[in-house]
Parts: sequence; structure tokens; C-alpha cells
Amino acid sequence: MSDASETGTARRRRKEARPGEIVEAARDEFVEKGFSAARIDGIAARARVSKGLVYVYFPSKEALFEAVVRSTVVPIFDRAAALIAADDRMPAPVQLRLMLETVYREMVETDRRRLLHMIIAEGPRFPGMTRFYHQEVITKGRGLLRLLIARGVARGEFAASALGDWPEIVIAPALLAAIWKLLFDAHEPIDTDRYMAAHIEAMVKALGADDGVSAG
Amino acid sequence: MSDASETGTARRRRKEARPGEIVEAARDEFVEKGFSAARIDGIAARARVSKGLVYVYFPSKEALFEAVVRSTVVPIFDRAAALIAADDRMPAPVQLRLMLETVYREMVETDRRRLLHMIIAEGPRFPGMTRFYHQEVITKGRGLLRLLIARGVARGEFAASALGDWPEIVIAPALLAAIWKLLFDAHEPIDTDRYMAAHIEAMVKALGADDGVSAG
Amino acid sequence: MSDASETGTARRRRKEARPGEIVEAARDEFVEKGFSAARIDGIAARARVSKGLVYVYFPSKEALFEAVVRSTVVPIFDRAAALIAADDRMPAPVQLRLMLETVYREMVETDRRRLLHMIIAEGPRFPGMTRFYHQEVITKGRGLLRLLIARGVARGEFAASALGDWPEIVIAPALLAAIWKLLFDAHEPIDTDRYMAAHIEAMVKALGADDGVSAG
Amino acid sequence: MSDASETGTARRRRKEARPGEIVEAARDEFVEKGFSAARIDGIAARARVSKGLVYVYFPSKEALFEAVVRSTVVPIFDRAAALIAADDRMPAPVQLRLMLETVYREMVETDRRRLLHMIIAEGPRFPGMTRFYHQEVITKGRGLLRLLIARGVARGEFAASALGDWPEIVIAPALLAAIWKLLFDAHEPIDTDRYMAAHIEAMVKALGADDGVSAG
DNA sequence: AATGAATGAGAGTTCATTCAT
DNA sequence: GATGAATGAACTCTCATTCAT
Repeated sequence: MSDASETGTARRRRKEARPGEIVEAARDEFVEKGFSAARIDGIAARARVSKGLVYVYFPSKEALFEAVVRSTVVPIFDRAAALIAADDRMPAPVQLRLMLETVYREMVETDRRRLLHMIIAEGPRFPGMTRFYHQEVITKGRGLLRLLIARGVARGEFAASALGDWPEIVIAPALLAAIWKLLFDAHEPIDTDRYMAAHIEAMVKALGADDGVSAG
Repeated sequence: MSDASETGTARRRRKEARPGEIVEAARDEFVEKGFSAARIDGIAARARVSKGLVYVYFPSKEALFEAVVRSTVVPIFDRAAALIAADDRMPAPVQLRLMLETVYREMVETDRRRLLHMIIAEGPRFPGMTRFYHQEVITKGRGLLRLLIARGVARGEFAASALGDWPEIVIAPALLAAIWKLLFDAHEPIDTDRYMAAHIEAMVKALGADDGVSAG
Repeated sequence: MSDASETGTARRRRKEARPGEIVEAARDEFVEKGFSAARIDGIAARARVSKGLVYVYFPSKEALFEAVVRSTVVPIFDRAAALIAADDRMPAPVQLRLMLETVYREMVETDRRRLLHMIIAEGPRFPGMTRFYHQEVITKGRGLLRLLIARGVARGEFAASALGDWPEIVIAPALLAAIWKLLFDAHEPIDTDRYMAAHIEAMVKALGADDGVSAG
Repeated sequence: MSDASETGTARRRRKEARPGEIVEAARDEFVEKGFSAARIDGIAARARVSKGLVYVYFPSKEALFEAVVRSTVVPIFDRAAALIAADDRMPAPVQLRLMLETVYREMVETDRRRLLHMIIAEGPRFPGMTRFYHQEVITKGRGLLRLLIARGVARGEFAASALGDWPEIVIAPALLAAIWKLLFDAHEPIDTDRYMAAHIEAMVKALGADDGVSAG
């Protein structure tokens, strides 16, 4: 009788966990094989689940891919955003350094760069996913950087410049590093730390207040 | 009768031109569709040749793709390299500006960015091609930029900095622009000219001698 | 506490009604989608019941389909049969007219024609159902029409003819109209009233006594 | 040299025959299994051809089905049409008799009735095919019958009646016979000849001139 | 050399059916 | 009795590659 209300508890718990399990399996498969080469069979096998069940939770391979992107990229991003947005007493150049270091740590030096690679590689074929990524990640990221730069400018720590309008220029070298690692690391590995240092140094200088010369 | 010999000649001439024609057709198809969506049928049709003949010259779709990359990227690059390397009396910042403008004109604003995209997208699956690309394009390109920067430093036009070791940082924003155009242009088109101006301005400042001369 | 017993009662009542509810839901789904496109999921949802429960009462989709046919066709038919069989003082031509009008009203102009369509469409795959349908509907229907015609002949209202042996010939145009509506109504809608009138007029004449009385 | 022009002759001959071979195989499979149950694999096997080749000639299962209908129904129909339309000296009732006999011989008593059944059964799901069938078969058929009836009326062999507007009523019993054979023949076989005789007799009477009574 | 008909190994997706709870 | 998560067998359609001519 009271069975009724508890019926299927174990199963239900499992059901709740399933989408996550499948997404994880999919992430592995996608990262290893790329979108087209990834097989639903492979994903199901990794999740120790039948192929059909994948379709119970995700209507298509593409939807599954979007779920992977969502679940991987967004939390990282949100965390970083919170961190930066919160502390506004830190000098802007230090904040910038911190932010770029986070990007390198989380997106260049992890396997997650393979996901970034997939978004670039498969993006043109998946407008829905691209739109989502643009809205959720790119736009937010730019907003954050813009905020950071504007704050620095307001405080006289940075000079006003077109970089405030195009903050992606500030990030670009990290993107290149991620791609480099995927394509050329076998032939010429990159020393990420030194590369990153050079990148940060350059950007701080590019943004830098003009020592009072032109600002005077 | 003399038809026969003429036909023969035409045939021979054509025969010799065949591989090149096929590669050109393949380039078009690849650029338009991307690697997996490109179809051998489509390439053969573009080259006005039978599907079977493609396989006479190239053992597989992948080999054909490598041939496309090889034949396309190198000449463009060599031309640019020659131009820049030749003129060493121009001030380094101007040369840099020229070089970056060329990159934008040739790789960001042309359809060729789709090829760049494909190299990035498919690179991991084509180690041979990637190695080749690294040797022929990346390494040479970096050498060129290094030379340009070193020259500027020697003349006091640029400050000595880690950018001399990592010249790809200077290029990175152009790469990002190319990718942006492919992924996000529908959602948020980029004003390439202003973006490029911001990019160049930032890099010139990042490289600049610390006396404020280069900023003039 | 008294909740428990009430729930119990409600449950039991519901339990007994279940098969009927499921059959009704199935009828709707089948009529709307056709046999193969109908989904057990859809039927369960319409009956506000779990998919599994459907299988408690019906061992397969096909069995469910047979139950639908059984439960739908027989009552309609029996009602019509009773009506016609009862009144034997009405002139035969008038009875015929009445009967055919009923057929049009109940089977051609209703959504039930979709069920008729399904019986025709899926019949070959369901010998059991077909036998049942033949026995319960066709045979009875023919018997009724035969009776009506024989009565008319006996009274001199109809001429004796082979139509008494093949009364389905008299019905056939209505079947055609039903099928037409399902297949061609989008391309060329049928004016059922005028079609029916033509049909009845033709049959009355075909059956008519040869003295011209019945045509009046 | 001259080889070139004759190259692939045997193959080409085969290629020309292939669509026809495949359509025949498809007809067999469709007739035996019905549309949904028919499998491309089965068709390919019957045609002793690979599955892929079927798709070289027909873009989809549906298109293949349409080709079957086209190739089966249209020629029969055209032949019948030509016959009837040509000879206009024969009395209209005789022509009618001839036409209906042809319908029975070609569509009721042959396996082709299975095709008719399929059109009815699958029609609602294939609007394209239905439209085609309506245009090519139904409309032409009605036109023919109308012509025949109108001619009879003009000559005083038939009375003017609504059947001239709805000639499908005249055909309907043949349709019913075809369906009957498919559904109920196992349970109660039909004596087609006597059924047909009754049908024709009834229709001739229904169309018949009113013995000079009303025509006078 | 050149053709293009033919192959065949999958891939994603759908659902009737089962069964642990 | 009732649930609904899970299964897995099919099925259509695609396309790089082969090979008889």
C-alpha cells in the first residue's frame, strides 16, 4: 500500500541520474572522436545503456551535443564570471591577469579545449548550437571583459582604446594556444606558461595607461 | 584524320592538367561544403570528370584533401613572405601594419578562411597534413614575424619583449576574426575594418618602444 | 482513513472501466493516425494510463486494434439493423432510401470512415478480425438488405433481379464515397448530398418494378 | 580507339533495363507485403541487385512506389481508354458492358487488385501519389465514362440522369468486388462472373431509357 | 586512360514490448 | 494492479570505393 508511493525509488533515482551519465559518456565520445565520427552506439556503450535509451532523453545526436556543450562550458564560465564580477577592489590589470590565467587553466590546458575545437569545427553545421554558444558564452564573456576594461579605464589604470570595444582581441591568443595544442603539439609543443606570460604582458601593455604622457 | 592527332594532343594536354583541375574542383567543393559534407561526386562533377578518374589520381578523399591544402596555402603564403622580407627600409610598425592588413585581406575577408577553418577542424584527423602545414606555413610565418619584430627592436622602433619569442600572439586576433566570421556572422556580424584597426593599434602599442615614439 | 476505502472503491470502479477506456482511446488514436502511425504511447496518454497497463489488458497492438473494430462497428450496425428490420409497413423504396441515408450519415460523413478505411487497409494482415467483421457486419448487413429487397419484390414494389442475390452492389457507391473522401477530398471534394441522391435514385431505378410505378 | 564509343555497351544495356527490373521487383514485394511492410532489402534481393543501387534509380521508397503505380495502372488504363474512345458506333449499353468487363478482367480478377488495395490503404499517407493517381487514373476514367453515358443519352439509349454527373457510381460495385476478394475471399469467395453480371444488369437498367414513357 | 554502374558497410532513429519496482 | 525506464531489432537512406567495360 505505502509501497505505491515508494515504488520505483531506485529506478527513479537512476532516471534522474541518467541524463547526466549519458551526457558524460557523450562528452568522452565526442572529445575522442569529434562530432561526426562519434557514434550513438559508442556513447550508449560508454554509459552502459542501450542505444534506444539515449533517444529517450535526447531527441537527436545534435541535441545531445548541445547538452554536452551546455553542461561543460556554462558552469566553468559562470564560475569565472562570478569571481571576476565580485571583486572590484583589485586593480584592473591584476584582474585581467587573473582572468586570463583562468582561461588558460580551464580551457587551454584541459581536455576541454577539444570541446572548443569541436564547436569551431562543427559550428557551421549546427546553427542552433552556434547561436546558443554565441549567446551564452561569447556575449557574456565579452560583457565581462568589457566591464573589466572599462573599470580600469575609469580608474586611470588603462588608457581608453578601441580594445574596450573589441575585447575579444585580448582573449584571442589564448584561443590560438588551444588550437595550437590540438594541431601542432606533437610537432612543436608549446610552453604554455611562458606563452601565457607573454600574452598577458602584451595585453597589459596594450591596454596600459600612457604614463601620463598623452593623458596629460 | 588530323582530327585524331589534334584530339590526341588535346587529350594529352588535358591529361597532364588533370590532377590540377581535380584539385581545384576539390578546393571549391571543400570550401563550400566542409570536409565530410563534400562529396566525391560533387568534385568529379565540378572537374567535369568521372568519379572513377578521381581515384586514378588520388587514392582517397583524405589524400585529395591534403593535396588541396598543400596546393592552396603555400603559394599565397610564399607571395606574402617575399613581399615583406624584401623591403627592409620601411619602418617596422608600418611593415607590421602592412603584414596584418595582408592577412586580413587574404585570409579573413576571403572565402579562404573556410580552408583555414577546415585545417583547424580536420587537422587532428590528418597528421601528415598538419605536420606539413606546421612546417611550411606556421614555422615560416613565425620566422617572418620574428624577423620583422627583431628588426624593429634593433632599430629602437619596438621594445624588446617576449612577443619576439611568441610572434603568433601578434597574429592571433586575426585568426579569431576569421573563425568569428564563420561561426557568428549570422548572429552578430563583425566590422572587420574597425576590428582590424583595433587589433593593429593594440599590437603596435604592445610592441612599442617605451618612449612613446612608436605611438605617434 | 475513509479515504482509503473511497480510494479503493474509486480504484475498483476505475479498474473495471479500464479496458473500455483504453479501447476508446485507441479508437481515437487509430482513427486519427491509422494503424502503423498510431503509437501505444499515444493511446496510453489519451487513456491517462501508463504504457505498461495497456499491455495488461491487450497482448499486442494488433489485439487492441481488433478490440476497437469489434466494439465500434457492431453497435452502430445493430442499431441500424434493428431500426430497419422493425418497420415493415413502410414501402420498400422508402426503406431503402432510409437505409442508404443512414449509411451515408453514419459511415461516410463521420470520422468513422477512417475506421472503415483501416479495416480495408489492414484487413489482409488481420485474418481473425476480418473473419469477425465478415460474420458480424457484412453477413448481417447483406441479410438485412436482402430481406428489404425481397419484401419489395414480394409487394411488387421492386422487380425480381440478381440484385436480390448481390445486395452489396446496392451499397457499393457509398463505400466508394467514403474512400473518395479519404483519398481525394483535398484534390476534388465530393458533394455528398448530391452524390447520395444520384446513388439512391440509380438504385431505386435499378431495383424498380418494370411498370414505372416505383419511379414515381 | 573505336572501343571508346562502344565501351560499356553491355553495361549500358543493363543500365537501361535496371529501372524496369527494379520496378518489377518492387511491384512483387509491394503486392505481397503492402507498402510499410515491404523492405528495400527485399526489393533489392528480388531484383538481384544491391540495396544501394535501388537508390541510384529511385530517391526513396515512396518514389519507387509511385513508379510501380505509374507503370502498372497507367498502361492498362490507356489501353482501355483507347479502345472505348475509338469505337463509337457500338450501342452505348454494349460499350458499357465491354468497359465494365474490362475493369473486372484487368483489375478485379488479377493480382493488380492488390495494387488498388495499396493505393487505398497507403493513400492518405502519400499525398503526392494520391494526387498523381487522381489526375492520371480517376479523372481520366470518369471522363471516359461520362463520354460514354452522354453518347448513350444523345442517342436515346440511356435516359438523362444524375449518373451522368457521377459516373463513379457506375463503377463502384467493381471496386467493392476487388476489396471483397482481398478481405473476405477466404471466408466467402465471390462468384465474380455472376456478381459482374448482376452489376452490369443493374447499371444498364439504372441508366436505361424509360421505354419511351417519359422520353415520349 | 576513362567511365559510371554497382557495391555494401554502416549511421541515426523509431517503437512495440518487457520487467523491475 | 500499475508504472515507466529500458531494451533491441528493424528500417531507410548515404556515399566512399571498386571494377567490368
